[in-house]
Amino acid sequence: MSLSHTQQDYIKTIWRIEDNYQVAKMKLIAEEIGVKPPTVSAMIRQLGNLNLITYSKKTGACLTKNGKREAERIIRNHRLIETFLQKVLNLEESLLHGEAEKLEHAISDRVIMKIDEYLGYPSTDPHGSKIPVPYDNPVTCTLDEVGVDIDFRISGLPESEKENVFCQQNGFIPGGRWTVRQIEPNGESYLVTDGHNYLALSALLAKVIIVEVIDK
Amino acid sequence: MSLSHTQQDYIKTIWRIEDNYQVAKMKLIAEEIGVKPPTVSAMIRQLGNLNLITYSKKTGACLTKNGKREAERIIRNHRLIETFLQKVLNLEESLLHGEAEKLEHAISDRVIMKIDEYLGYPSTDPHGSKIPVPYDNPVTCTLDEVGVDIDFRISGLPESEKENVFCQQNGFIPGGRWTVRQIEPNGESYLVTDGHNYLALSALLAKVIIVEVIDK
DNA sequence: ATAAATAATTAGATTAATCTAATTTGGAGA
DNA sequence: TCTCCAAATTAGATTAATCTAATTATTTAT
Repeated sequence: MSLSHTQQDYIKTIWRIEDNYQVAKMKLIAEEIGVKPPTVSAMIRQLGNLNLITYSKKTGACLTKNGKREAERIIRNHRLIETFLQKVLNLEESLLHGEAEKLEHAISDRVIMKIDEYLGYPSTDPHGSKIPVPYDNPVTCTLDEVGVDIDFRISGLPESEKENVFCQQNGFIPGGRWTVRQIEPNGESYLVTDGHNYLALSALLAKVIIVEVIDK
Repeated sequence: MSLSHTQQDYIKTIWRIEDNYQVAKMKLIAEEIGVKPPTVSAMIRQLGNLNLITYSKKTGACLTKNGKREAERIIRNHRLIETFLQKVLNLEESLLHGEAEKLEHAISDRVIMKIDEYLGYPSTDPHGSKIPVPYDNPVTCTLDEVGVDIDFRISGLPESEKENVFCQQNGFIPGGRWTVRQIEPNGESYLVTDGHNYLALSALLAKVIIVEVIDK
């Protein structure tokens, strides 16, 4: 389940409030986000059901471990994007925050990883704020980097028509969960399975298939 | 009025169909976007009311001049983003399209302009498709670049607290429509007005205020 | 301790984008 | 021309995120 932009905004706002040593009361959240209190009430209940926050009148909203992980992912996106827009594109200061605010929700982990790499893994953003690092690295890589007996989820397939059709026909499609069963001694062929089907992929192909490694 | 992501997707899809010398019938649009025909029916009516398309059963949906401008802005965003992700970030081929699909709606004209500049104004994307150029350049620039008697809309204000408060207090806020009335001979002071209030801005300040020039 | 003020929740409505099921429209073949 | 199939539209429902108005709960100040 992935969160809506709106849900992400609430989580992020609660994180910022907590980071600021304040208590995330309904009214404060409402002001920060720019909505009315009843809207916050409803969303707080929703986020509670998703185990992203806990709520009580005294303590206000508090992020759970999951909520914190998600919040820091978004804050990380935001700060890396701001850094990138400033350092690489020379975007005017006054636009940095607003632009990052829009892009932080639309960007994928993979692109953020690339931006981080491009920037040389900065630890702070243009305003000097610390850029959070992901709790557990959400390992996105190409299939050839996945070891034997490791589960993965398919993120991206090659553009090439021929290869793409081959993958599709074998049910090897984005979103699917598979396991690397064997790697041929020369590393030139990969045997993968989803429990039902088996598929042998060349190293050439494996190098252009993007996957996300699944925690065991 | 700016279009929702959804509306942008419909406009873009119709553009692609037309570009492909096909007729944008309800059913085809529905298949392309991945929704059911009644949904398209409703959206087509909506886009017609916005003067972005015309529709008749024989010709299907046809973009108006406005619709075409908007479509090409989005296609342009898409293709510049793909180019950027590939050339600058070395993102894997298989992810290019999907990532651009998400970012194209979230990115602003200003950032696209910066990306275009960074890439050296490419004319084609990684797949060799032509990158459309904007009809009338939507001139976004800093206030010091705006001439006398030119109307503009404020896009971004400085980050600095002091300067920001000054602007706010004088009703000089993002979204507002103003005119440059005079520029002091040394170019060190700008007189601007919104019809009621007058405001004198230093060159220092004018250089960090982002505006969008309004067509006359 | 109680009234007044403030905060939170509930109830009910709205909007955008979608769906399914049913109906209508329109062209293609006999 | 008339029938039939496909395409399109209408009708009515759903979901997410929001609002206003009214109610309930909690503080705060006297």
